[in-house]
Amino acid sequence: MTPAPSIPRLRLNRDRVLQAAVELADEIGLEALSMRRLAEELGVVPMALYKHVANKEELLDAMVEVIVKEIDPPISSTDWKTAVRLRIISARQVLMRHPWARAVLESRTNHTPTVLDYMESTIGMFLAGGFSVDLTHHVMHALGSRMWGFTQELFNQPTSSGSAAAAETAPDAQSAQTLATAERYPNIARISGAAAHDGTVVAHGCDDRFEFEFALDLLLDGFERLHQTGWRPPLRS
Amino acid sequence: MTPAPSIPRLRLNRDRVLQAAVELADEIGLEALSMRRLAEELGVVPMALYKHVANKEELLDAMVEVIVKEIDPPISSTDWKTAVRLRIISARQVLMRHPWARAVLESRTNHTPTVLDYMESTIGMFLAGGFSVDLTHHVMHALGSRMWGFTQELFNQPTSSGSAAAAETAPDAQSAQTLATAERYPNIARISGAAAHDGTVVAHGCDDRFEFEFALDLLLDGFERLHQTGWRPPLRS
DNA sequence: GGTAAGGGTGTACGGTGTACACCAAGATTC
DNA sequence: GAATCTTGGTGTACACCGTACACCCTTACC
Repeated sequence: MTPAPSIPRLRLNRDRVLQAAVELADEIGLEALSMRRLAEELGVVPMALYKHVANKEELLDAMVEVIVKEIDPPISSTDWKTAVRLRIISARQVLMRHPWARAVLESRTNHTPTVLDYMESTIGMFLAGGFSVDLTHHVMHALGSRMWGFTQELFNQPTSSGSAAAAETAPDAQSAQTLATAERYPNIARISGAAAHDGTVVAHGCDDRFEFEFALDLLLDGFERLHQTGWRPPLRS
Repeated sequence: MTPAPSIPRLRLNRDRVLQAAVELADEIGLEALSMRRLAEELGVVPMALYKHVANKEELLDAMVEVIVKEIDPPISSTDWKTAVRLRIISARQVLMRHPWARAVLESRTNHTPTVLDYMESTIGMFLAGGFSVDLTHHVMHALGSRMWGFTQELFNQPTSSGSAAAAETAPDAQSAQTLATAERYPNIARISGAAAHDGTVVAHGCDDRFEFEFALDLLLDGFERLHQTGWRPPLRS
């Protein structure tokens, strides 16, 4: 019998590293996630991580892989439109659980296999719906990052971890933002619902989910219309 | 007469700092832009910059201000649709001259006055076109970052400065990307035009401008349709 | 039991943003 | 003209970052 493991600390492996990295990023945000911090969380010296990931870039890529796997697989029993819609809404839920993933996805230039799998199957849904290759091509571009369930927010919420820091930006910009009711930005004030008085959406403030689906459906309806009216690519010289 | 200025080096001021920062970011990219590098460019010690800029965050915000001012003002002599379209295309051209601005805009949580001005006047174009406040609200959300003329690219080009580094990512992902023609990603291969054989768009590879305007017009058409058919906000409980 | 391999450690280097004390020249005031 | 104040550039230093490299120590295997 080997000397009974005095400390129940299990050995590291790639999965444990990735798992811990995802959880840590969920907790403290992407900016605060450093190799040193992650190592500390795992009770290990920073350089130990490099036995399991090539470098931080590769770590981030692998973290994205982990969470993209959380997205529901496509449903094949319905029409393309609801299938795409449900899938993207699933992606949105995943990315809302892991807010840091947005920035990582946006900054990536190379895609990892799981990411490509996701795109591959999404494309397949349009093609299976009878879309031409050309139309599918443009449609994927039009979808853009909305494919991942996120969109640039007009007024981002300050990130949970960075709120203190955000509060100390130029008072000019700060007040302009919060006091958008001022005469300086009357349209923004109207839009942002500060002065709403009836029972409409604007009066409730902003329902992110509604906004997302509004835009998504607008695009999907547009795709459908183009498809049904037999859209053809413009001829190029 | 004061002792003739032996060195023609003019004093620093905020505008010179911002100007140099924008130019430097254009040249070397956002990741390579450091306070030290910028100071060096200005022939000055790093800490000198802090007499003109609060910190790097504020510098980035101010840089965005500079380039947002380059966007053409709205044209009032046409209908809302072409006015919005032209404006956004102008924004796109500006952001293509300053590619770093995309990442900065995406990461910002507070908006500076010039940014708010841009949003303010864009909103005003819809309202002037007769859009309801509610519809304008959703429309702005649907526009999202496309308001700035950019969209998440499906396959980002490697940045000019980072191409060497990008080449050394996991060979797995790398080959998956470049060899998307492989059997593993048949849909991606079709879409990305590797196997195109006729005279259509796909065969030409990807025309970024076309893709952008395709999506933009799809959205604008959708907005127009909603507006013309008298879209009303759904009632909430 | 010798040996090879895999995984955790310690140290060190060059980079980052920036706080703080200092100082030099120009403008202002008496 | 001298004393003062203000503005802006300097030098040093600190804490953090990613990570290269050499060194173990434990385990697995022949």
